[in-house]
Amino acid sequence: MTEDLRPAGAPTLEDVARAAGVSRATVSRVVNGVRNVDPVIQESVRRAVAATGYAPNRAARSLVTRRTDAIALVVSGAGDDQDPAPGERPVPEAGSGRVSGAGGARSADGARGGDGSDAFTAGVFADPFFGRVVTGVVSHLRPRGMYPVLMFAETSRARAEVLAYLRQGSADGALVVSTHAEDPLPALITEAGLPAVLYARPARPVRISYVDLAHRDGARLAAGHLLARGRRRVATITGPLDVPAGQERLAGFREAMAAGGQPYIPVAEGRFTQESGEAAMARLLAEHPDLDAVFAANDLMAVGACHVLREHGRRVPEDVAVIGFDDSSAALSCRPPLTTVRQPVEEMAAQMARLLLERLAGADRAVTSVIFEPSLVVRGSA
Amino acid sequence: MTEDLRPAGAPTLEDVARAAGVSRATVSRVVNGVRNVDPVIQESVRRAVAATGYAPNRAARSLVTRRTDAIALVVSGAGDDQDPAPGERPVPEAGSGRVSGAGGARSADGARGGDGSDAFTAGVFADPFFGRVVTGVVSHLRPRGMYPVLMFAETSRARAEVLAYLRQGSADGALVVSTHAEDPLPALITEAGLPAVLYARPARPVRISYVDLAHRDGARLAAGHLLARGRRRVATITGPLDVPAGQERLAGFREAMAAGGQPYIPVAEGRFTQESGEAAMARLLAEHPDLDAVFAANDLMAVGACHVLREHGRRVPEDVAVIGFDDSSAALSCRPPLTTVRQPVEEMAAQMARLLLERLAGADRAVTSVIFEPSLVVRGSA
DNA sequence: GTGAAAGCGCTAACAA
DNA sequence: TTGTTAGCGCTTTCAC
Repeated sequence: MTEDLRPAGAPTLEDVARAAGVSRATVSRVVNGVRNVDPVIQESVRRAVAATGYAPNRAARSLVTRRTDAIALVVSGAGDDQDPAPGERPVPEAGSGRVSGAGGARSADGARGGDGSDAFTAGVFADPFFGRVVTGVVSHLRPRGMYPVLMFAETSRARAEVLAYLRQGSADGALVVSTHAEDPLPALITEAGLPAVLYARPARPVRISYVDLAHRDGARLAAGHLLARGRRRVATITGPLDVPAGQERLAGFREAMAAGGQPYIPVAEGRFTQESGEAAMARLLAEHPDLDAVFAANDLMAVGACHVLREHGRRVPEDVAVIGFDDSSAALSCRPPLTTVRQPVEEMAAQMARLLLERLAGADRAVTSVIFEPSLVVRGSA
Repeated sequence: MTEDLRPAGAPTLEDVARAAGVSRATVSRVVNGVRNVDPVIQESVRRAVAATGYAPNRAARSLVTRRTDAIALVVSGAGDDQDPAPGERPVPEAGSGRVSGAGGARSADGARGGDGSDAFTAGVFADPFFGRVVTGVVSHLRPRGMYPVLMFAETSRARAEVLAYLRQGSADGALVVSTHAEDPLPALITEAGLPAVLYARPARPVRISYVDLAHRDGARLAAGHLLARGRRRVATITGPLDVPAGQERLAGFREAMAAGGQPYIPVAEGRFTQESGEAAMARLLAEHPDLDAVFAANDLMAVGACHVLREHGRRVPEDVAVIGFDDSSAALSCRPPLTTVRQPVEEMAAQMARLLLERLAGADRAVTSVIFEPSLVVRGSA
């Protein structure tokens, strides 16, 4: 099917040079778009490239340029090797399945094998948030011919692998999204002097660039809306209180409600999952059956709250108003659609990529942070 | 913070060799775990590696081994450059946001710029399916020290970039998930002689390995369950009928229902999105207000159907039973939780990775397909 | 069991 | 403007 009549594998610069009757250097210049090349020669080189089907070898190029055009996109946790971090059902290795066709799959499975940490990976994508991060990162990287390498760092071994990957020059830098307060990765990366940008300010101070949201402002927006709608018995379902996003959304909400004359707000802590939102809502309802509004620190929990509210015979928004946070796809697929505080995740992720590329381009090692403003999106739930 | 007292950048094999008092070859052998090395020397080399903080340069290694240990994970569509493929709201490039800290973000945005195709990327991750594919792929790759590079190929330009990426040896092979019937990528990859494995059989025959599900069997499972529950006025919401998965789920369902004495089944076509499921359900309800069961060709559409059913005053499952397909996270987050046909996506994706690695390892160029069996997961909706 | 030496394919000085 | 040349850091025969 393919023609393998050439010396050994793919055509090289040398082959193209010979075909075009010029030197390797000239071909290299043309291929890399360097000026100072005679248009006529340029044309003949281009023809030779097309004729030979030449594609520059990335490894050879990387070896000399010291750039890979790959960026590691890492989702990190805080797990230890003994405790592979929280998560859900582990993913079984493949092996069942009927086989047909020439060949046939062997069920043999060598290698180190799943260390149960697939649960982390599965949990990560259960949240629509990460898909948005990927989208944003890709939107900035792709027009520049760069691609993200997906990595997960939830155990100390996985962290070591990410670090090694970067130190080997397998990627030019890292974009990291941390899911836990105690995540040691940002500090490790900084200590190693590797270029990286974080999504969200680290729970404990680290000299590293990041993009983040003005969480307090967002929570204030939610409070203001509830107050304006005349809700007076409002409660809140918070995110995990050991991470800044969880803390600040609560703080901002409390501040604004207090300013609106409501100093006491019932609180139930969640973990940003729908399930935890359901549990929190149930607790809140048990203790405050008369509440007329709930602010959940993210959409997933707000969806869970809606479910529980309905099961308890409350209508949303007539009996209880619900506001979420993020404006993720979950907000739109909910019935009624969620009124929510929008976090422009895609733009933030794109900005994160931009900060990293700027750092890679310039000698500028300054630590930068960019904070985005949230906005209120009013839909049916409040 | 970092020590840059060494010759020029990172330590090389040469540095380690000098420190250990041996040759580069020996260090290489130790690093790569080749036998035939004196245990004593091995130990001293290891010490030197630790002392120097050596990390093998991936580009240099790739140049000689012709392997990168990177796998392209590509989600492809069927779009043209004029028509950037279907999708939702495009993602704006970053640029808003308040800046603080040393440095400061410039809003300048060079490069080719978003060609509007970010909508495709966004749409892809709106479906929980892709997160599961990533999870499965990673579960097989990671224990082997390999990582997926995320790529999207929804326009002819993007396809050309994926092809170039592979031909440059930037990745050892590709795992492709196609979202459209007319997707030309599988054929292009095959013609180029590049190693790849598909998720799902291509709509038009291509000599390429793939993993797939026995869709008909799954649909039969759903039909059998509905029949056994005494439902007699059942309808179905299909997937897009130009792709095998859409066609076969419908065919299997019809066959089984016909065998159960119900040759006529109302049908409404959807596009595997919640929104299309809602629209389809509304149509079905308008034409057949007395239906007592619906089989949706995936969970997202089943969720949409539940919403519409409820809005029309039907109780699920009392008045209308609903069965989904996939057993994705959407099935669990729905109220009531969805009875659904399980597609073991994670295992299938892991198997896809395995097939590719086997192909890369062996000289075996056989085309293989592995078909997985679905199973019924009974929950509250039917 | 270990070392010497020859490249892998490319870019970037430096000459011409 | 173009060509010559020297590596980038590593693996891998091939002698010893």
